[in-house]
Amino acid sequence: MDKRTTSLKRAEQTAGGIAERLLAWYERNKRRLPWRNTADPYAIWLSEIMLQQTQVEAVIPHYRRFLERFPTLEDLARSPLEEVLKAWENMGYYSRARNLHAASRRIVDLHGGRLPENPDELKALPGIGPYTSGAILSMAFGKAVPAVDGNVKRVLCRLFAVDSPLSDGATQRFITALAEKLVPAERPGPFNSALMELGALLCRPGIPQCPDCPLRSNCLGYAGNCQNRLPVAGKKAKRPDKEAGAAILRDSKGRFFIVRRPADGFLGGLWKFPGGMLHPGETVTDALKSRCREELGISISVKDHLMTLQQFYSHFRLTLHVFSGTIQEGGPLSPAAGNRLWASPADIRKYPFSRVELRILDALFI
DNA sequence: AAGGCGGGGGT
DNA sequence: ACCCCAGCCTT
Repeated sequence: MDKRTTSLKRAEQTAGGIAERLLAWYERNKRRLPWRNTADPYAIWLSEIMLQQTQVEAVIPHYRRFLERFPTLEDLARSPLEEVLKAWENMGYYSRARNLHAASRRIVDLHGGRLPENPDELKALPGIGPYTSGAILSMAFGKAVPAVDGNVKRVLCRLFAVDSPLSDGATQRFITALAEKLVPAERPGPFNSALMELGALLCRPGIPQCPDCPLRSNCLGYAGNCQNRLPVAGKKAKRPDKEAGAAILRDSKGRFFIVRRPADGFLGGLWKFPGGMLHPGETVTDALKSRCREELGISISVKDHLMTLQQFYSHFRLTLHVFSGTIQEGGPLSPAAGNRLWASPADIRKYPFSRVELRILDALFI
């Protein structure tokens, strides 16, 4: 019998005891989090989308504000995307907001305004993958299915001494199979939360706090003293440096010329100041004039250097040179007026921006 | 299977 | 500097 089959059998045999001790630990040690006080599937869904690749502490204030602004799924579905993006401002991964909004409309149109309770229909909704589907099914609907996130992967790699690379698809499938063996028929939602909570509080990356762990007696990683080296990570991608320019163009009334980014690209749907990436060998001034002409059909003159900002993204590092300037010719509002406008200082913060544009506004005291 | 997709915190 | 974070989607 191969190693993984043995582990699956072991998981099946120890599942009952693991669930019992883990749930007992959870009830004594769990954090009070706002989404743990609700049974509303919409609120649970929202929390799970916000929690994707985002730390709990960062989510809490956004979650509260979002539910205040969009208390029900119907409220969300009938609101314009622009307002949803504004509520998502500074949270990153804005496709989550676009998908959440699109999914809410699909749920109203196809599912009578209620989240479907079947896995295939859930995963067919934009933004809901294997993890989020499992989380909603177990936490909102009481189904005995696993919810395997980064915490659970780490915990199970240690608990069963899985030493194959986590980046490998076969490893992920194996871990999901282990989780399926462990999830109990009773209280599957709290069990999944407990497994994640254990990963967040004790079984953390680096050096886990094994002396306090309720599952220490079951842990093959602890038994083999290899828990600190698990899970085995995959390869890391390096982040290139990129350089860009942004032009602050104001009219005689002091209004700012702003442009909406394409809906499906980087920071899609958010507004920005005109400009763009520098081509190799290009000066900032040349780049600003060229990008404005290419993308907007306007001719600008570039004046003063205002600031240079660095912004870190997941896959590159940006240096952004910000200059003032003026529009020389070309009616900026004539074509494609829906994606460009003059915004007064009083109104400009009503539009959704990404972090780097908000930093510019802060620096200009707008 | 790999890379795009934000922003922030911890060490 | 590098790691990670209640992942998903596209290619």
